[in-house]
Amino acid sequence: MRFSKFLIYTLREDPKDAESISHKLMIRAGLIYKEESGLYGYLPLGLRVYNKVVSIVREEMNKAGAIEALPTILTPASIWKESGRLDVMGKEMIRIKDRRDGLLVLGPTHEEAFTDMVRRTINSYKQLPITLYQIAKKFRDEIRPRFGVMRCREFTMKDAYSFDIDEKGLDESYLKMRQAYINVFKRVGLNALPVEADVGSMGGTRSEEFMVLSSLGEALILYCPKCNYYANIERAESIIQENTEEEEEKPLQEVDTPNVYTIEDLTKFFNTSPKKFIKTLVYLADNTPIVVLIRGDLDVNETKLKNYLGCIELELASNEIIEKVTNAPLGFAGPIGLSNVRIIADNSIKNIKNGITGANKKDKHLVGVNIGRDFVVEEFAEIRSAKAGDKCKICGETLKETKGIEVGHIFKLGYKYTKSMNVTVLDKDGKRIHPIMGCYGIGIDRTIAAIIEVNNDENGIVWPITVAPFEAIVIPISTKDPKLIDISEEIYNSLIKERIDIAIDDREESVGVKFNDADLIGIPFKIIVGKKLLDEGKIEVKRRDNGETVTIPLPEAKKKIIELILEEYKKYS
RNA sequence: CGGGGCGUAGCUCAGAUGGUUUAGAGCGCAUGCCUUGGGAGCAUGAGGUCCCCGGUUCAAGUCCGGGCGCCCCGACCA
Repeated sequence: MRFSKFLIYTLREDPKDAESISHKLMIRAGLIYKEESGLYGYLPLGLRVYNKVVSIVREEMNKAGAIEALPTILTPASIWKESGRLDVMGKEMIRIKDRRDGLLVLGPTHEEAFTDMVRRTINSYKQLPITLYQIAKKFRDEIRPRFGVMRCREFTMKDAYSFDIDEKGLDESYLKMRQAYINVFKRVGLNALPVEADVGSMGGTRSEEFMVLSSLGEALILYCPKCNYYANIERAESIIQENTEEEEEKPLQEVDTPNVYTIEDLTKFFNTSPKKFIKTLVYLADNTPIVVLIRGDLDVNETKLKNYLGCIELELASNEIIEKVTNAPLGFAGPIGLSNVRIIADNSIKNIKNGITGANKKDKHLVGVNIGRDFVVEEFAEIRSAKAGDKCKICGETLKETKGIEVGHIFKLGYKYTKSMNVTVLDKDGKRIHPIMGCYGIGIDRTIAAIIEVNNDENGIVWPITVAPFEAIVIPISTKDPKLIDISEEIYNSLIKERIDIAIDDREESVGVKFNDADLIGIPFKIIVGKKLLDEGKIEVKRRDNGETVTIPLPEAKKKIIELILEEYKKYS
């Protein structure tokens, strides 16, 4: 590609409305432009990267035996009604009325669409297992789009859906996809770790997110440095120190605690450990108040609680509702004497002896509280957040935390969609069975942003060669010297013939501009044709990643450049 | 939806207490000359509904009211 004929739009300064490194660099290098908040278009240069990522994903999907299809992006509301997600997905889903007042949905994800495709075309167990996929646009009206292409309202996703006749089949399909994902991320130069994740509104039994560790990540991850347990905080489990003290049960007693109600203040006031407290929280689960009990030093994991309750909306109750439920202002709630409300206790309070809790009266707490004797808990559940410093549930090592960018997500979905949408095939015995599903997504745009986020320096992007917009660029030092131009053109043309993805910067610009643009854009190799070296019959190749330079005699140039490029590819295979 | 910041040329920004009538700079863009080993130099030129609407005033980019948009933090989110 000739730069003089291409669309190169580079900026010297950071755009003012970009904060993250990848966002700034994508704009500055002229990969994308912003149409509106959360809506980005790809410029020709960015599209080259995009297409390379897409190709790699497609190759690995095909290699894993998945079959590409293309359902409609505009989907009828009816299929969402069938699955029950028309309401669950809420405002995130972009809805459109057509001229006949029919409701259509711009697909935010495609479980329903693919399930419908399979329902229309697959009737026999002999056609299973099958994994279908597409690489297409998704639409989500995000509350807050951010970091450029990282979280936006229109984006490209590769989404795949597996259909199997039984769970064993699903396990195999899942593992195949999992391996394909590992391959994809390796090839695009990302170190993406599979991390145990919550299944969220997708439903299902097992799920893993592929996370690129980065401070920009929106997900908090707990991990064990010893046994490599990685889990999203929403899902992570851990071992905490239990209350083991053997104590005689003391009598229940009310204590004045004027204006003391945070756990921190209470700990000081009573001069004891936060582990002695039974924290009482009031939540609204789909608008019904519930009470949650948890040990004073721990936090409720709202994802776990939501999953346990099976509710759609969960939020902390307002002060008015707390007062209504507990008859006491915020900070003095306790389990004793509560009636007409569902109480769920985290397992952490089981062994608290002579605990302390609110008295459901202003400025009063109760001490000597004992479960069973003073109040009864009917529901115990594991709804506590694991946190850094807890012990690993597998090996006992201390857990640490880090942040990650979610670039892929794989789920064992189960029967949620095939049952709700009534998909059946006949099995060997002529009996109708529901296939079992898995689903698997890779965010293409987010993958690109993540690659930049971890591969950049003060001069710009440093692409892995597998996804770079060009593998190499020829830069003639002068735009006037006919000899330099001729040699540059010759090298350029000869490499095109060898199917190298090469560019030539034939713009009327100073070399400084060309070097800086090539660096900003992140092209792995610069082939520099300069006067002095050319007089000795040599050219120069400079690496983008570490700046190393090799000089090559002209007759060997083509062969040597191809070698360098092929060698580079090996790092990502 | 709460908190904070911002909105002037394609980009990044300057324009105090309203007042040189033609609103500026750097970069970019166009033309010419000159130059080419890390964002060169000189000259000339094009380019603006100062986010929008309303108000105050003899006079508003500047003050007041309302709205819209963008970014960040939080809440939220396959």
